[in-house]
Amino acid sequence: MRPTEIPEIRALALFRDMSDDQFEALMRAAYVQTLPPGIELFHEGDRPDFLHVVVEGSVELFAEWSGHETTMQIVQPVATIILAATLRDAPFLMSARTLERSHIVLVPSDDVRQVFASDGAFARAVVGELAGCYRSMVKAQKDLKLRSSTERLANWILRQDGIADRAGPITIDLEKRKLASLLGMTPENLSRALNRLADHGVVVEGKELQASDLPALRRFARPTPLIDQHDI
Amino acid sequence: MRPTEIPEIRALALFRDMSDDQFEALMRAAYVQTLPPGIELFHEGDRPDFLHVVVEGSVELFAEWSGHETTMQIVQPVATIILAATLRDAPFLMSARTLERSHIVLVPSDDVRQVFASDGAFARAVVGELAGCYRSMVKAQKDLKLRSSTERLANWILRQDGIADRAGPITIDLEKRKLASLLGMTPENLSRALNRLADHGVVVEGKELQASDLPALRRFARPTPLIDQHDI
DNA sequence: CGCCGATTTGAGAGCTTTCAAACTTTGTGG
DNA sequence: CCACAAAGTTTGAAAGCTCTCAAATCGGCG
Repeated sequence: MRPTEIPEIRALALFRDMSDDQFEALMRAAYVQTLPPGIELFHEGDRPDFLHVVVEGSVELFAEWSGHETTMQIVQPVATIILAATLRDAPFLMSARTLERSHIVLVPSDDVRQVFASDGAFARAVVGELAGCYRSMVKAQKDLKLRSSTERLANWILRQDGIADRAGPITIDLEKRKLASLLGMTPENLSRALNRLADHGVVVEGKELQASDLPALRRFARPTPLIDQHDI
Repeated sequence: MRPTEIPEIRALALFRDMSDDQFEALMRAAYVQTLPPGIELFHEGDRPDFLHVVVEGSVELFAEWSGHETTMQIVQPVATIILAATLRDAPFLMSARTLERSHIVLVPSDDVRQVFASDGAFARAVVGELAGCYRSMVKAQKDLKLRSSTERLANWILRQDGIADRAGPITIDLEKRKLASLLGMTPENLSRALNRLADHGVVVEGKELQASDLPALRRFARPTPLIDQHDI
């Protein structure tokens, strides 16, 4: 475990309020893996031996059924993954693979559960984290069930613009095929959906994308905090 | 608060392991509402003043956007709803309405958060509950993104059969339009999907439904524990 | 420069929704 | 208890959306 990552992890909401002793206990057996892109960290159905913390790079959570595969979430630093499975000691419902060169901290599951059982502050922090994960998943499901694919794309673009209301160009920093899968459509359909959004001022050039008429895009996308705001 | 409901609530995994004192503190200001069908308990965007526990009847969680409405979940006794929003003191992401005459226990949110902060056993139980809610939502999303509507219906039928492998008739104990919305399709499409499943041995008569050839239905539905088993 | 994979475009098929109408069920009031 | 009204369900037809397959184009890496 390199000492440089420790403060980053300590600063996570999940670990911020626990005692130094308990944090030490968690980190004692933890270690960092540096992985190239495309490496599978675990596969759905596996048992959680470690809690994974993405410190650098990015990780795709995906699921498979009957020959199909779909991207469920892209995890970016600094965040934990599969906390729910670790705590329940239940099999993973999703698989994970690196999308780029990544640093992953592995904390033995047994240690997590033990500290969880003895440190109230940690247990409460875990609740905050889990509640957030749950609510994100509810929002994603509303997005899927209530919107057409083009509407999902339009709202995704508006979310990328972030808190700032600027109309500056944004970069699609993942493969379009992954974005398509994340949004619940095929790559071909994403390409067509981007063309349809041209009517609402969206200009695409490769991975560069610009919403030149934000009000028009908003009129089409009808974003709502109850789906699109990720910090509530 | 009628004393008859208290043991039922106490028996919930969520409240089972907490101290008597803390449980008393929670129940002191709690009260029961008996409601006819179709009553809205709260609406998305509202703030959680109470943790709701469904003691009898059933409650639909649904969401709206841009004139559409979709059923997210049907909650049946005995279970809590919107625990995540209560703990985070964040606005509801879903609305709730009774589907039949129901008894709902209302526990003031402040009390829940206060006990949560001081009772470690309760905090840990909450984590177990939330992790389960999160995993249910992941399964629902996999179901939506990886399966066609007919496949979702077939797997829903298999789940209704439950643990027993009997091929006996089952009753669709909710309106078909609600079932359609829950499965992410229109009522018309549900009707057609049921007809398509006739090829796999499904016989429908009104609300009565029988899978006369379970192996055939399973071959078509391809159920997997990582989507369809709700207790892992 | 050339290869390989990703993206785009086109055509067609398949699935889902919408709209309309007929039919069934449910619940209410006479 | 029946009749009627209201709501839910089913069926049909047509339109719209999405996916699949195939081919062409674009882009990055060795």
